[in-house]
Amino acid sequence: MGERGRPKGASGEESRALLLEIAAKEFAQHGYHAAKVSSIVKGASLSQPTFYLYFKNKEAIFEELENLFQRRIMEFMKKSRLQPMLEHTTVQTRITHNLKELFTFLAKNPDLTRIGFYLSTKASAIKVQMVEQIQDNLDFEVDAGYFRSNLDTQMVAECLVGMIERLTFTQLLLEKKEPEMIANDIVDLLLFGMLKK
Amino acid sequence: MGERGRPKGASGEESRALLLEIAAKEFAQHGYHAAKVSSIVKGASLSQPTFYLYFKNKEAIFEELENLFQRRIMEFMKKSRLQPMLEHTTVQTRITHNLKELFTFLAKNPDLTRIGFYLSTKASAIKVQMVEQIQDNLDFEVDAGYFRSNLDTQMVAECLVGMIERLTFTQLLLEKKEPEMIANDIVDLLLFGMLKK
Amino acid sequence: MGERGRPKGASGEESRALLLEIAAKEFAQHGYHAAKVSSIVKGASLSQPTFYLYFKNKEAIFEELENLFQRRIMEFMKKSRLQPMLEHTTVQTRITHNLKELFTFLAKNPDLTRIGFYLSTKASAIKVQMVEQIQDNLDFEVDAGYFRSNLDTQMVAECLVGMIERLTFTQLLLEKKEPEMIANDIVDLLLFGMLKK
Amino acid sequence: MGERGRPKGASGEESRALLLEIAAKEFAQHGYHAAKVSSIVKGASLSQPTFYLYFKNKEAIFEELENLFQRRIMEFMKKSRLQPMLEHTTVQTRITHNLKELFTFLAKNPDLTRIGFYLSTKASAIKVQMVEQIQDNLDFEVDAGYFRSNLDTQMVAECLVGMIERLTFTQLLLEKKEPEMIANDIVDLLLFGMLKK
DNA sequence: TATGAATGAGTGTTCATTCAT
DNA sequence: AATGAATGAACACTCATTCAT
Repeated sequence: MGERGRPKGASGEESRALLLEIAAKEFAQHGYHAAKVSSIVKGASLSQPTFYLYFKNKEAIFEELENLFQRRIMEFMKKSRLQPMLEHTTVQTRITHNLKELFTFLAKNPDLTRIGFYLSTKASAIKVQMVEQIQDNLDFEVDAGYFRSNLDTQMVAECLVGMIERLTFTQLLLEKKEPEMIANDIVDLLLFGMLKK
Repeated sequence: MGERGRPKGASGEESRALLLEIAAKEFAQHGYHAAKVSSIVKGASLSQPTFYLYFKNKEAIFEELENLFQRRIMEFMKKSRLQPMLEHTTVQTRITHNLKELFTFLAKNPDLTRIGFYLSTKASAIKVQMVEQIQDNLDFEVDAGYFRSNLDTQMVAECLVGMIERLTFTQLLLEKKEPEMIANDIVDLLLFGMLKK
Repeated sequence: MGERGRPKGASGEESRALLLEIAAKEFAQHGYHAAKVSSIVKGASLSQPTFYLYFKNKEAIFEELENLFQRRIMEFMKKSRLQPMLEHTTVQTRITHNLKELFTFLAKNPDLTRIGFYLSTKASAIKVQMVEQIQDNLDFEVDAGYFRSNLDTQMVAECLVGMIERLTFTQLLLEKKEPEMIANDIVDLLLFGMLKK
Repeated sequence: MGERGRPKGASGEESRALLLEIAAKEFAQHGYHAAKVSSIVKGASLSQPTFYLYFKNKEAIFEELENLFQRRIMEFMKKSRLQPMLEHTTVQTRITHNLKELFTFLAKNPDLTRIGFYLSTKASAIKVQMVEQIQDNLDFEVDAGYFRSNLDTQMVAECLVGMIERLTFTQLLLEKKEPEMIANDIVDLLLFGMLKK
């Protein structure tokens, strides 16, 4: 007693980050309610009180993960938007490229993706934002004459998000297809449709 | 207090059906874990033991709802499949018709749909089955020369299911669009693509 | 409605007797608390309310079984007592005979025996009564000069009851030995002891 | 209210031991099913969750008590066995001594004894082990010529266990007789029998 | 004589969370 | 920075028992 000794576990930031990481896995695997604080701390080899040193409560850590995803994906969407349309690039290559980057990002954060796309109460808000971003892009491109003008761009954006969601879970996160392939497939279908020329 | 409710000796089948109905609502609203048996029986003006008269446990009633949805939607998919291609019908009208019927069915069972599409552990299995059904149809139609032959039909089916899912939750169940409109929009996009002719 | 029809299940007495019988089995098998009214009525192919037609509650049927056993065994003990010591009979044969009859009775009512010996709150009272009966007999026989006079008859009676109990459960009810054999063994040991002559 | 109880952070082992102790009392008094976890923790001035900190469930703590008794009594039986027959000791004194020790042990652990002898599912197994131990001893002593050779040692062992059981509950645990007296009485009866010399 | 339908009262168990160190 | 010990609050589930017919 009295003697201070070195702190047991590394820096506080490290513990915090570790908890976030493990929590993401737990939530992704079991959903919000079935995820247990006790499991999270066990996974991080920490005690339950320590958890509350870094997060107000279970909801708080979940929200932090939600926000993390939201921030990152929104950043991502904006970045995509700003990419200037280079001279020699076709719409097709540009969209394909953007989608590929998006899928790459999602594939790198599978747990966060599951949280942000499925579990979060904000999930719908997040997707609504995505839809809006995409619709903006499309509107611009329709104006620019790249697409037919009678296109219901919101509808297309919705559909695209639906496709992204589904393919993310059935192909991307199950590692059945690479980001690039998925992006190509989507764009091919969306641009040219199913009919014979 | 004071309000009497049904007489004690109502028909057992009625109570059971009522419980199923309320349970669907509860699960749809809060998810499996957050749904409480106590809420369900309260909603049905019954006591907890009565619940266990009709269902082995919470899991059992959930499974029953899962199965109900699965059975109905599979029935539905098969029926669609068997509809003969009438002489003067185009593929477009036929597919549109089927989608419209599907959305009509989903709109009529919003709680069940939320369960079967989102909550169920079987959700992915169900959707896999849907994808397979659709792919079958598409393969047939590609063979019949209705679509371009280089179509990755599985991919298309996946995309379609993704779109159905998303539009179901953002448009249909929120009553922003009618089944028919959604069906039209999807088919228009999928068949003709986004490009100008 | 209105029309009376024949009663569904035989005479009331029969149902009652059946319930008692099944209940004895249930109690014997699982003990008082773990025995379920629902199991008992199921075993009798009756409904739960019917149970309460014949017995006030679970405790009541148990008590009835307790009393049944107590009455029968006490009857039995008294009968043994009154048997006159016939001229040419030795104490040994008489005691052996009595024990044999007792074991025969117990073997015929295994469930009741388990209840009256183990489960009943009255079990100890019942056994105390047995001890007293036996002690009475012994006192008489010591007086008559059949046994050594420094015998602590209560102690012997206690021991005898202990032996009866144990052998009932380990030999008799498991059908490893016949009443007669057990009686012989006990008497041989008790009368002559373990030492060599 | 008002009474403070132990500080929150008592030693875990203490709490655990306390729970075991109180549980033994509860089980001994009411039997397995009627014993309530809530009573146990109340008796220990702890809360229900604390119970589950130390024991997986109600069954687990009961089993631990069963095992505790079994282990101790078996240890005891073995120890008795190994005691060498000293030169000047008669069989009688040796057996009496062993029995006295046994009763002393049982008297010191009345709750455990009730559990291990009556309540446990293992109760019969435990007693079977006792019978075997005793029979072993007897066989040895018969061989050594201490007892008459036509003795059915298993039967004697069974009888002895029955007597031990009964006298434990009616004399020892009710504090009517001391271990030594009981041991003496048993041995006197068993060795010499009831007849006059 | 009998029961389909229902429930009050409880019981074991779990979880997120906190205190004292 | 970290934790051993503890708990309030809730939840799923069961059982003996009763009402209305």
